[in-house]
Amino acid sequence: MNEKFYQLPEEKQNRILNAGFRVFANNSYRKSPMNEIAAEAGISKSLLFFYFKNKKELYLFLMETAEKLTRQYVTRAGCYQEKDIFEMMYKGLLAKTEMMRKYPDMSAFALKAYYEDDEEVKGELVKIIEPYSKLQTNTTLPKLDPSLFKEGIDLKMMYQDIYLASEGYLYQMQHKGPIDIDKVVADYRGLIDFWKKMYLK
Amino acid sequence: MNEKFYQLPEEKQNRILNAGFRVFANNSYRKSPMNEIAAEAGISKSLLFFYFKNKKELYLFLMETAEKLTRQYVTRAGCYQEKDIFEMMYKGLLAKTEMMRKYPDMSAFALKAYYEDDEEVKGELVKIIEPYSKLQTNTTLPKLDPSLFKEGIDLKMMYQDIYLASEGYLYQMQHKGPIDIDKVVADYRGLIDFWKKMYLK
DNA sequence: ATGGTATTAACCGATTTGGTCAACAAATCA
DNA sequence: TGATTTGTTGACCAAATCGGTTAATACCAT
Repeated sequence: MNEKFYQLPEEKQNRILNAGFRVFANNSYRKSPMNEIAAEAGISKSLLFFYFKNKKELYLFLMETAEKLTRQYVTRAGCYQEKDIFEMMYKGLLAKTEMMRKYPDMSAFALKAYYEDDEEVKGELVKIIEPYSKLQTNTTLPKLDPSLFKEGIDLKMMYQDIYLASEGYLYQMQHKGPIDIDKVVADYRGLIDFWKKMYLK
Repeated sequence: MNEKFYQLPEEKQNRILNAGFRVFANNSYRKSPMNEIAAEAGISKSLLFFYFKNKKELYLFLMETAEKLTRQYVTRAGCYQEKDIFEMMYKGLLAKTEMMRKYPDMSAFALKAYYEDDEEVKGELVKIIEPYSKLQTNTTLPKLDPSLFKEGIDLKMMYQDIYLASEGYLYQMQHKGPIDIDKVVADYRGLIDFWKKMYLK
């Protein structure tokens, strides 16, 4: 399965991946035309059907790829080994920005896929998404050592604060047009340092 | 213009508005079918064409309505008279949640419209959007009296913190399925109080 | 019944869709 | 060089979808 696609040079693979991510991220499954994806990737529709036998297979393949790549980036970032919660958040955002550099619409695609309910793909989609959604564990409050933080601080609130602000950052990056990623990361680093000064002992 | 629509009972008007917001929020202008909007509103396509002479007019009408309603909610919330920045943010979010209660997809629609570039509507769209985008002034740092805050605090960073977290809140509300709005507001209130304790003198 | 009004089903031509296939181009090999 | 495989495409098709129209309904007060 998909041998023909994997034999392509990496640059061409990525062009096709990103074209698929983009079109499926902007439209529902049913309203994402194959010819649009092909045009975006700079190839003909026929060739796209040569690599993937039909639309459904391409879509599910993209979802599998998104899941694999995300897992890869997250583990490589090593944010789960990190003890310092602030550095953990920083590494997490760093991983996501690196991902967005190479696959700009992948996370938007994954989010849209999460709510896709077209009968043609729904069944097989959930099987792929299930492990994917477990990667976003940041919602649950990690164990924190109170002795490290300022006296009397509400750790749950503090975590909610930094978690939400990080979400807001990513949201801005995705929806507020093309921006200088390096500047965004630097800004976020500033925010991290601000938090450390305010919240740590 | 649109006399026929305004003569409808309010409940039916809102059903049509929300159907339009929803479909245009989930698809691009060109890929938002009139029959889908009609079905969502519980009326026939013919009737929709009876109220609005064509798709373009409906779309622009929705954008105008979104602009009017947003301005209405924002001013009525009175967040610009508020001196306390934390209470100002709170009132702002309160206004937006009230809006989402009545028009669940309106802000998503407005955001999508902001990036719509279809030639058929682009020209007239920008004229409506321009005043709309000025409503979101929260991005610029307001003047803050340093004597009110804890010593040595970086006010710019603090504002970025609370602004981003608020964005994150709204992001979650829009994308994380149907949720208990009252609970979300209560959570946010808790966060506001946390900030006041941490940042204010 | 009558007249007016709100509402729709049925329809139309144009466009788009997923998918196929024969032909063309380019590299590979003899 | 010519033959053969491999990569790639334009042209095509049947089916579905689209925006929009219209003639016929259902409804309702007189």
